[in-house]
Amino acid sequence: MSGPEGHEPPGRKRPSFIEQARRAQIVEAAAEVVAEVGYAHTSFARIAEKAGISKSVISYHFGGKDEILRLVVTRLFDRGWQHMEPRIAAEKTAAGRVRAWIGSQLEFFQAHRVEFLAMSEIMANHRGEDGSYAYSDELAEEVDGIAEILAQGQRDGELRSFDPRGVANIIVRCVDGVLESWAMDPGVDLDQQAAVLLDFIDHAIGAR
Amino acid sequence: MSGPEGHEPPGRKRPSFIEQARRAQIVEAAAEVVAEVGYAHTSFARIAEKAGISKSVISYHFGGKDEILRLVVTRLFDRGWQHMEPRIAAEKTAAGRVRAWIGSQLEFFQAHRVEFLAMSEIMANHRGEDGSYAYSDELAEEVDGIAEILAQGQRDGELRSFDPRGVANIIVRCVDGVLESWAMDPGVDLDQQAAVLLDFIDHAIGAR
Amino acid sequence: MSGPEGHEPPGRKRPSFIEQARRAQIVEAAAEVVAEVGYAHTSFARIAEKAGISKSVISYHFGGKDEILRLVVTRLFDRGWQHMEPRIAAEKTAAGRVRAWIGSQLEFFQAHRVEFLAMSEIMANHRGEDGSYAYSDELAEEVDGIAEILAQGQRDGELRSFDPRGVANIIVRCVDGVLESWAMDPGVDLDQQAAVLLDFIDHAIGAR
Amino acid sequence: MSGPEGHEPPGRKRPSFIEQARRAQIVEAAAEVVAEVGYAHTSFARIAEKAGISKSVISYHFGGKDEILRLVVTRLFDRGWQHMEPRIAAEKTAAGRVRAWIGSQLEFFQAHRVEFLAMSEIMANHRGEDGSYAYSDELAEEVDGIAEILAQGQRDGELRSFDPRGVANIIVRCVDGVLESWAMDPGVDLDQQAAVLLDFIDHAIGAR
DNA sequence: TATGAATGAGTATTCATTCAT
DNA sequence: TATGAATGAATACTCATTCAT
Repeated sequence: MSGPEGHEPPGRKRPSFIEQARRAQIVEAAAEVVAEVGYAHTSFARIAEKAGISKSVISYHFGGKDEILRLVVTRLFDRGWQHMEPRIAAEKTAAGRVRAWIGSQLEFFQAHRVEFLAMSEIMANHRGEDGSYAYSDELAEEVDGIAEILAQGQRDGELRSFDPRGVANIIVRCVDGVLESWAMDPGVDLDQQAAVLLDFIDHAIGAR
Repeated sequence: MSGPEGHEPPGRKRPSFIEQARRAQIVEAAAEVVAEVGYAHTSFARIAEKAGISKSVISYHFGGKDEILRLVVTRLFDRGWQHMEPRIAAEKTAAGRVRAWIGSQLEFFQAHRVEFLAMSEIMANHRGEDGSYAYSDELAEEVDGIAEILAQGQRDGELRSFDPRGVANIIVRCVDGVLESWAMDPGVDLDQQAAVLLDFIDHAIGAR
Repeated sequence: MSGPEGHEPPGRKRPSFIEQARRAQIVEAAAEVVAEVGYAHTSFARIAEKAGISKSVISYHFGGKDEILRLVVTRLFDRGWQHMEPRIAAEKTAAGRVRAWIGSQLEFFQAHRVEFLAMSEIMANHRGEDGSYAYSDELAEEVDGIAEILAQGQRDGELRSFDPRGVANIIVRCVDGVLESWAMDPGVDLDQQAAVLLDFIDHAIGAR
Repeated sequence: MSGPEGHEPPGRKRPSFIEQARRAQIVEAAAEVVAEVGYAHTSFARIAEKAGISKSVISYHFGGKDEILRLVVTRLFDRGWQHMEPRIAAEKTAAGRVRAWIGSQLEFFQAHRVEFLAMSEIMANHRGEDGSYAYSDELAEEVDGIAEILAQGQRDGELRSFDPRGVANIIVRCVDGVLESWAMDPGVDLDQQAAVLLDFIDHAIGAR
């Protein structure tokens, strides 16, 4: 598939500062537009309007709509992981690390509701040209990460017996679902939901 | 349960057999198209091509794209509930009824993978003109149904103490998430995932 | 050009009673639709809906939209003339006959506002395939009729000297204009406007 | 006098020269098309063909068909008034000013036959969404203007007694009617018709 | 680098008309 | 006679993209 950055403006050596700024500005505007009007109604015209630039600037800096939206997702993902990683690493027990994983993830997205909404829309809609789903890899990585913690917890006799990958998948989907129900209706009290969710999962995995 | 049918071909008294057949054919084709190419790329042209008819036939039978897609969702929802209801009612204990709810839901959608994919896409994308999410009601109803069962289980001393609505929401999202992970990748063994999920929830709600 | 009736249902000998009734019903419905939504938005679908029949009945009885709308005009024209003729003939002086012409015309259309509106719309819009205006003949006949009266009045020394055809044209346009200003805004007091108009023309043609 | 321009191409600061030229070109082409094939058959496709551009250029420069056609009317109206105003103001007597009004109006539109035809078609057909007539205001303004002159003439004892607004309405309709009879059939000698009309009105209002 | 202008493919929808029943 | 169903052409309009400046 195309390289990690995909598209480059013609006749370029390496990304100038102004170039990077423009790209970031456009990606940010794109996220806002997606969150506001939804994936299907997101167009270059709307993104350009939101960013206060002309449509053709977008075509100049990016290879296409897909590239921009992919960046919306991956940048948020990366920043999210930066927030989560140290908090997970600080915990010693498996249950503690799972709790840290979920808690810090909820924490991070709580502070980035609009971007989370955009990310959900994009992940739900982005497909390859063959109709296959993109982002399976990102999700799989997350599932793997949690599965590993769970397996370790079982080896240590800390957690009860269950299929670690199956449960990890369930946990990932749970957290995402709770976040979505909050993102779609900000009336929801996410802190309280988080507490319920952590308790729910504690019992589910038999953390003692 | 489904709302008014909305549109009728001109000069009609009541739906003829042949018209009902056409409508069903179109709705079915629409579901397949959505599942294949995604909500954003679903168009009258593609639906017509899939159904082997001309574009204008669709406009003749339906008031608009929204009406067709809404029918994809509501018909599947209704048929799903018809499958689930007796299986839930047959159980006496709260844990049994929750298990029946989840199990029969997984069972039903396992037999309707394409339609489930389409339904997910549509529910994720359909919005009101103001950008608000449609289908919140359908989800809320499901959450309410499960919450009620959980609350009863707590009153009977069968289940441990927790916030019934919060947990019900988590359960709904869990099941949906597991279904989605299977629908997007049919390599997943749904029966095995179902067992893991039921066990997971059993422990989470403290069913004894 | 096509014969006076234009289109006939296939395999026909002479118009049955029921056939004539259907045609009249359709023409009437067409007039109402044109008056309501305007020429440009008048369609078989709307006419059929108004008449409570199916679209294809219209195609069965008429050769096309043009034929129906032509009938709306000519039928109203004919009925109008039936009303006006005896009233004009009853007058002896030229000024009296002009006054009778105008007065009875205003009178007639006052009782048929909707049809008059439709007629105006149709006459303003109907064109031949070459873009030429239809209904020039009908208007020319009216101008001729009034011009003849005016010329007679001049020969009798009853009216002052002027170009009879030019003035006749002006009069026809005047009356039509006043009717239109009333038809478009029913708040106008047509009786009062009629008095002003008759007085206006009396002075203009020097009736003594 | 003309209202807000309504639509602007995206990402624009102020109208460039080339854009103004394109807009004018399109408005001109639209007028020709309306005059040729009539309001009902005027489409973006025909306008684009006439202007030698692609359909989407029109959508780029204008918000919709209504906006273009409204401009056809208002631009001609404005230019017409620019021509008429000084000629009216130059006259001292009421009869003189009415004669100047009518004469200069005929003069102006004689030099713009195609645009006048287009304007008539558009004013006759353009309606609000509720079916109400647009352009009532423009006509009303014209009637008001003439009515005021007539009333002044009466106060000065220059004109005979009659209802000024009623007569003003008749005059406006008269002039429009005569122009239409000429525009639809260029064989008519408008100069001669103008003379007849001015004489007709002189007598009608009792100018001494 | 940036953009105003342009474009052709694509969108849903309406239209008058046809035809088997 | 009448009609429900179907159709292909036409409608206004949006889209991502290109290109000269």
